[in-house]
Amino acid sequence: MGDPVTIMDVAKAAGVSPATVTHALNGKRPVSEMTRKRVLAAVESLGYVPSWNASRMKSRSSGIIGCLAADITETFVNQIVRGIEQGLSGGQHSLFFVSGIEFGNDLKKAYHFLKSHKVEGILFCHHLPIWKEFNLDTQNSDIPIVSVNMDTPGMISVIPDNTTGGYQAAEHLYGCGMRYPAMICGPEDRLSVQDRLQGFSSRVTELHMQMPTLRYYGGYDYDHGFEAANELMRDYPETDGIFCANDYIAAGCIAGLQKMGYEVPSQVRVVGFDNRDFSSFWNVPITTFELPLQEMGILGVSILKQVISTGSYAKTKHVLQSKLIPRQSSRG
Amino acid sequence: MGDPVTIMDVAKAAGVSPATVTHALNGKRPVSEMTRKRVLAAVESLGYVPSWNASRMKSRSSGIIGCLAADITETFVNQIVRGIEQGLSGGQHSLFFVSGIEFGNDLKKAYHFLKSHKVEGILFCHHLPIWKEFNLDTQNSDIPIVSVNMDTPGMISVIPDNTTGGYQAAEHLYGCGMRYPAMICGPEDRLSVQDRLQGFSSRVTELHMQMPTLRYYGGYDYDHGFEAANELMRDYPETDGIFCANDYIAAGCIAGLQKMGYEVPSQVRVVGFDNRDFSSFWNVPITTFELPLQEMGILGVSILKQVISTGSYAKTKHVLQSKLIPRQSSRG
DNA sequence: TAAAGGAGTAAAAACGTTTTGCGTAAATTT
DNA sequence: AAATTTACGCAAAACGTTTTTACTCCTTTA
Repeated sequence: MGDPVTIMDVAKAAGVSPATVTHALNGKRPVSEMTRKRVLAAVESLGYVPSWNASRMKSRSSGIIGCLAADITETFVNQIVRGIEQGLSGGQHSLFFVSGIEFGNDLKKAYHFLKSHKVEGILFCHHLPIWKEFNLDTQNSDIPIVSVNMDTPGMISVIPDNTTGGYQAAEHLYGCGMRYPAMICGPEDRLSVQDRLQGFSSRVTELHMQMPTLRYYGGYDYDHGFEAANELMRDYPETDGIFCANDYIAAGCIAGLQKMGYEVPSQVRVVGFDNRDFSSFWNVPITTFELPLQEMGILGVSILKQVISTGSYAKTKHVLQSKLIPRQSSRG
Repeated sequence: MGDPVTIMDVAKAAGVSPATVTHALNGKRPVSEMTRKRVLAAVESLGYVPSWNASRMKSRSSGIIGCLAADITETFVNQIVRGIEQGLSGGQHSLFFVSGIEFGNDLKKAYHFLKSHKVEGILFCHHLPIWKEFNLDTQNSDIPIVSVNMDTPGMISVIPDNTTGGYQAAEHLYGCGMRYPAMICGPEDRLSVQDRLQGFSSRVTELHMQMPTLRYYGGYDYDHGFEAANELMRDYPETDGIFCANDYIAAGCIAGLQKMGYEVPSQVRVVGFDNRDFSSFWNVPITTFELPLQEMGILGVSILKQVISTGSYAKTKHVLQSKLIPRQSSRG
């Protein structure tokens, strides 16, 4: 309602010049204690808050870091964002967050939006290569970009080690005495699925085990796990250890096995991925892997800050380990 | 790296004045087709993006709406934010999002931050009355505020109808033939819990049923549901319908009942709240209520926009109904 | 005691846009 | 053919800060 209070109003009220108000507030030049007090009193009583726009006109740095993210309701996104907030807290930068970026077109708009706000760096947080659709030459982008969660060529990337997760899953099942492993995959086009599969099958081979050639691709959901478990046990009844691409699939898989009369874990052991909330209290608590999502956010910020301040950063791929959380579904 | 491209650079490259560049881009004044093309070409080749700060110096309106939210990893927060994004998409406003606001102190900092950015309105998205801690006189705030999710005195509020949810839960259980209802509550200090309880017990009374005086307050989690179910059935073995304050509790409750030898739903029916992802595929799929979270976000935006443009908005409390989702846990 | 330095402040320039005022040429009307 | 409008474009002012320059006192220092 009321017209915005400017530095001039404060100056007038305190009986000083605008320059003195700035100096009193920012401390770039000495100001006498008496004057400072008068200025602060005026600021308080008028409710003056400096205009960000005006103040950022001068200094080249905006103090803003942008974040371009996929659907915020996705756990992986909001966990990473949480980490980003943590990494930023206490520092000088504030976050400009744009989510719901699902197409290259959204991305282009959002990128220009951030650029118009003079962000000093961008955190890209996605699970799809939409950056490709948007033909921005990221190499020549004058804004440093760090991709969190996805290995994006040409960008510094912070990614979870899905491969080693799969590797460890095989290792774990083998250690439990299982010799006939199988995997129920999720969507074939997801890189995370491919990595988990690759790690799993490579360790399976190393340990001289055999697994079905069928990958049981499908949704990342309960129903797929349920149905795939049925098919799998029908075709490969000797199977004694199943690695599922995520916990939804694992939950469905366990339910499917139980429905068929198998007992988990005594007859078949199941391992999931992602450590969803229900996994800990599922009717057979699910052995799973926890992704270092928050840590990825924190690290992303730290790297980005470094790039911003030094102008370059050598290592372009940072891999964080996921953590095995053993629960009853694979207990010996 | 490279120095920022300004409107002057574009003007020079296109051989026109800066004013013409603006007009070509914003269309406030007619520009000849030929000139426009030359300008756009220059913009493209130089990668010019207008400085938001500079352009917002003139026009009083920033075009930004702020959102102050609790922990973004909370489902209710990210769902509402998703709704807000939807409500904003296609419009003229962009979103400035600050989450992780957990104390009055955070709030004060964030509020000033938004104010310095000249946001035109604020969406407050929380489940705790932290606004009280922060002694801002919201009545006199020159920035319009809409509180989404919580009934905040002195603010326009958009809230889910937890009371009617509870009411309908009692109705539903009664309709299934149940006559000895009980409720397992969550944290006593949550307004949502109190509302759900109040609605439930008022309908219980209206229908001349009786319920235990004990409220079984506790965590919003599985373990609490499990343990409370045990206590409840021990003390009130005639109980045939249990309303749980949320789905985590309901899941634990069902598991507890099964462990004790009760069958769900044939012996005891269970109703939860919040429609968590696992509820649909829990070993007995859980009857629950879906909160209109996204709708709340959308409505919040729409109201805020209205307040911004008209300067006032009469109705200060908007209640959106939650929706009963009947599943097997209460099937007759 | 004169020169040098420092503290405190004001005035003015600058940041990169948009808006306003004005001028010119072309198109339309009378 | 004269008068009026319209299309187009430039120059300059304005937005609200911060930064730079400069000036005045008041201390030090030699």
